[in-house]
Amino acid sequence: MDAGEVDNLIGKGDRPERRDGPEPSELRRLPQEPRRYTFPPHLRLKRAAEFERCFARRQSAADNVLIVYVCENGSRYPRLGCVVSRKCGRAVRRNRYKRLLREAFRLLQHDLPAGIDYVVLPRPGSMIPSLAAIQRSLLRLARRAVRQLQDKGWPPQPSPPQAASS
RNA sequence: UGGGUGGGCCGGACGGUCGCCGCCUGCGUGAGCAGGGGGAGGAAAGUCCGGGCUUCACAGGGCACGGUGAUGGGUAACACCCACCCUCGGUAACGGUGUCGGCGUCCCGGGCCGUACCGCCAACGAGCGGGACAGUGCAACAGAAAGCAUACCGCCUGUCAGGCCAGUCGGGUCCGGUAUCUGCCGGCCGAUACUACCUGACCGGUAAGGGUGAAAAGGUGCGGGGCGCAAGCCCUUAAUGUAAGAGCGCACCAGCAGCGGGGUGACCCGCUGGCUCGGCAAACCCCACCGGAAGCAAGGUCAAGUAGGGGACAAGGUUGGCCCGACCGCGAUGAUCCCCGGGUAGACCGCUUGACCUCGCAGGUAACUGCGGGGCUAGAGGAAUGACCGUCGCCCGCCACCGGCGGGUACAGAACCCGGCUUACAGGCCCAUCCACCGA
RNA sequence: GGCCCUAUCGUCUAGUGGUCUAGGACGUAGCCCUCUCAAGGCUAAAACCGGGGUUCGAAUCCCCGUAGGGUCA
Repeated sequence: MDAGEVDNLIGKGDRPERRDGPEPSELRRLPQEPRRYTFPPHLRLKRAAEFERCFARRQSAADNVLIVYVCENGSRYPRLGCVVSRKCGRAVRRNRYKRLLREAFRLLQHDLPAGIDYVVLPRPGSMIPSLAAIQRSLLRLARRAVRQLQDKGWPPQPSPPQAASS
């Protein structure tokens, strides 16, 4: 299982590397080609095991708007997973939360630290926060959590099998 | 025109930027890119019913269990829909009664208005089988009595027994008073057959009444006049009777039976008769009809992968409960089935052409059906259908002359698909129907 | 998504349609006892998830909704 998981991740990482291969692949050095704010499927967490690994890494940051769990994913991209429980409301309200979270991630994907999985949980409140508030909170919490992750375990390479095995 | 009720439909529009999920076309070995076109609802919800579909080595019968229930239709089928019948509720309007208040009057009556109650109750809403003889059961408290209908209290007539009060009679030798003697009055004694009263018992009649209660063998109204002491008689009448007192007599209404008529039917209408007893089956149950079960996480194919153990196999196993029947199954170091435990939760199919939508014609009061033309209208899978901005529409508040400013714009998100029901909903549009008034 | 279950004082629970004004335990409040606390005794407050219907009468019977919970590859 672990071997298949790693193969899948490496394969996914290989494919955009060829497209970005002719260009220098640093995300910060892309001003000559305009940044694209898309949200393709390889930027999403899609399996229960990926969510479990990110929770098992036990590195999070929170304020009164969001809770953000982070974990290294071994690729070159940030990835998003939304967890919106039934305490947040009924179906219309939960869809609203998820769409706002995805929109915030889509617009901030070039400003967030890459190679990280982000599992974002909204705090259930009486009012749904605006898109700007979610963007501010997501950016601040993501940078804080990734900094704590780097302070805690410096080598990011052995951590995914360690987290996956635990 | 005013008021009320019911039903149907829509449920923001346009533009720009950046995104997401399918489909088609083109390029490309591939990843992908470009273009075109599509992308939540009337309730998608609750999961309360009914089906299609899939599976269960077949699905037949009986019992059990569950559901439904006026009548006639519609439908694939319904607990749904349409039409109609019955019962109950019911506001406006109408009619009646009564208290109070007002207008008005010198005062009263009459009149008008308001208000309260009652009756009939427009549209409208709700609910439906039968058990006045198929059986069982329940009705607390109160009440004489709650189901067999009379017993009980009370009342009346009569008889018997007792009582002593009143009354009556007797005492000429009982007593006192009065008086000219007879006599009169009071007491006393006796009788009580007779009158009346009280108490108790019994036979009979019971037709006033019995405060209760949700409900007590139906409800309301009326019962004239004259003569006579009375019985009784006479007149008009539908109107008397008993020892006494109306449940008696008649009329109307409700109910029942018979006859006639209308309707496919539930049922309704008219006439006549006689005087008439229940309530609850959303208590058990009886009658008729219907129902095999599980549910797309059903089910099928492929890939990856751990760890087995126990039991059954003709006196057997399976069809979710039981029996019959049916089917499976007859050489066991093999194969099949069941139970416990462990593992995987990845890909594809099912997956959207269907009791589909729309238009026209025809049938039908309607629900709906038939025929013909046209159309394709979301298919996700940690789960798309979005975010932001601008203008306009609608609502609210403020300034308030045009207008300006600020805020809000509902209920709610497909998960195999349909037909219903129920529930939630800012606002808007349309149609139908009833009543009152006015006009033609 | 499908299929089920439950709802009674603050909590856990009883309650065959009728003396229900709903009982019990723990907890809460007050008083008594004690030098004080605990324990004990007495007293009080405190609920039928909501709305309709059947019935003379509903916590109970029927229907609809609400809120929790469970289970299925």
